[in-house]
Amino acid sequence: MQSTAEENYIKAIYKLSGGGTNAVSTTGLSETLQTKPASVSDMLRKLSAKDLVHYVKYHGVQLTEEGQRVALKIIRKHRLWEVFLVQKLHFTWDEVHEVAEQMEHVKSELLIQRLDEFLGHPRIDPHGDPIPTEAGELRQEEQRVLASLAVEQKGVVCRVKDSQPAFLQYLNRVGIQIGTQLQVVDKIPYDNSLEISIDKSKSVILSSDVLEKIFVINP
Amino acid sequence: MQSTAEENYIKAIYKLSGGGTNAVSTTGLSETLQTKPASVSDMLRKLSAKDLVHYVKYHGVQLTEEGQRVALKIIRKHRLWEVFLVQKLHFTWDEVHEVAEQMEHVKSELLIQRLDEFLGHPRIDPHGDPIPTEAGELRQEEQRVLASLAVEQKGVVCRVKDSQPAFLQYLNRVGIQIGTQLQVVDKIPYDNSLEISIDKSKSVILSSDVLEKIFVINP
DNA sequence: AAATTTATTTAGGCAAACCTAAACTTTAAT
DNA sequence: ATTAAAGTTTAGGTTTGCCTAAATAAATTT
Ligand SMILES: [Mn+2]
Ligand SMILES: [Mn+2]
Ligand SMILES: [Mn+2]
Ligand SMILES: [Mn+2]
Repeated sequence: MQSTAEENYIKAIYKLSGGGTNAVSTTGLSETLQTKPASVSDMLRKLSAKDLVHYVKYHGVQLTEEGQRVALKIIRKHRLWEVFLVQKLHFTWDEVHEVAEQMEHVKSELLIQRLDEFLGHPRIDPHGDPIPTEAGELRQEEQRVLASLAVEQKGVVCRVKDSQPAFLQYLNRVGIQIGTQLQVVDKIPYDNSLEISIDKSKSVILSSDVLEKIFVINP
Repeated sequence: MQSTAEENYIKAIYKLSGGGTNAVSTTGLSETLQTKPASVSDMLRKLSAKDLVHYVKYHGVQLTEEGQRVALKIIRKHRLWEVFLVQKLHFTWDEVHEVAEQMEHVKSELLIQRLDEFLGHPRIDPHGDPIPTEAGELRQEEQRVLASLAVEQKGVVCRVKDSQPAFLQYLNRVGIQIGTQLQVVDKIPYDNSLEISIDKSKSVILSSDVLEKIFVINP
């Protein structure tokens, strides 16, 4: 069983290594974890002794198979709690992270199974990131940029590339969120804007600028 | 802001003192917290320095006003999470405690407000214990032991005094839960057992032993 | 009232997770 | 190829929360 600190390190290594492939540097970790490089060296020695990472002094770390398994479990918990906070407790995108950062460390297999069921086995979190399965698989859904959809085609919003408040507020106003059903109604060739129907009802015209920042998966 | 360990001590002091009135002993705390008396002495010194407890060496501790406020907040969180686990995730009585013990330490005012709302502002937890209000008030409903009801009288199960798995499983089998409607059908003077109808249907005979462990409030 | 038992505290230590400062490697620049 | 700069580790220290063993206080017996 890992401590909260260990879990945070493992998750950070996973994220910085882009899924476990690349080696991660001590300073990189110290920055994302808000600690000093010396503390990171300390922890890497410990994680290495527990066979959760491959660690070569002065040359960075990588997760072991076991380390990756652990990382995916924590990420699964984090993202499921984020879905809960947004869908059930009406948190907004920007409010969930800090809380999920704490909840991801609650230890109980049953809890996560039941939470997953309660939420209807969601496949993406409120930021559009995929939720690892109970088996620890992270299947990346094929994502297409909204701009690439043809007339009549449908998609579910899964990701937004710009996180500036002004843009997020704009999306909020037109009624677009992660999970929203979209369908292309018409194409305006003049400026490549599209008329899009939102949740099968009202439709809006989105500029090609906006269309390039929104990604969808198949419904 | 208190650490998880401090919060567990404060909650234990609150519980052992029966709501903050009586002084609590070092050994008492060490037993409920599964630590050694020496560790308790240590922590009491710290809590005293933070003005969360009144501590007189060799003569026990009590919570200060501030300590009581903190205790009630933690208890509120614990019990709300228990309600969530039972009502939304279908945990049973005996499964919730360990998980709630962890969740009660998650820090977020907004989270608890929203959780309370989501659950419909429940007044008692799955063990029948009252849930402190947001203002930190604990209004106790009048409770009677099931053994004291006269023939024909009704009550709603609000509390069970024994939390051993064997006992909880027994109640499960006969169909008694927190919230269950009971009515005394008949009294058997020979051994003070009662015939009780459960949820207006089937009836069972409960021994005086069991009757002493079940509490009801007015329907 | 003294002696004994029980409860509690103090002293000294340990592990986890952090820190600063100094030493050491690696990388980049001259 | 040296030297300088940047990155990393080691050494030594702190705080938190626990421990054991020894000392001390309180309660109980005799
Ligand atoms: Mn975290
Ligand atoms: Mn997320
Ligand atoms: Mn707890
Ligand atoms: Mn409870």
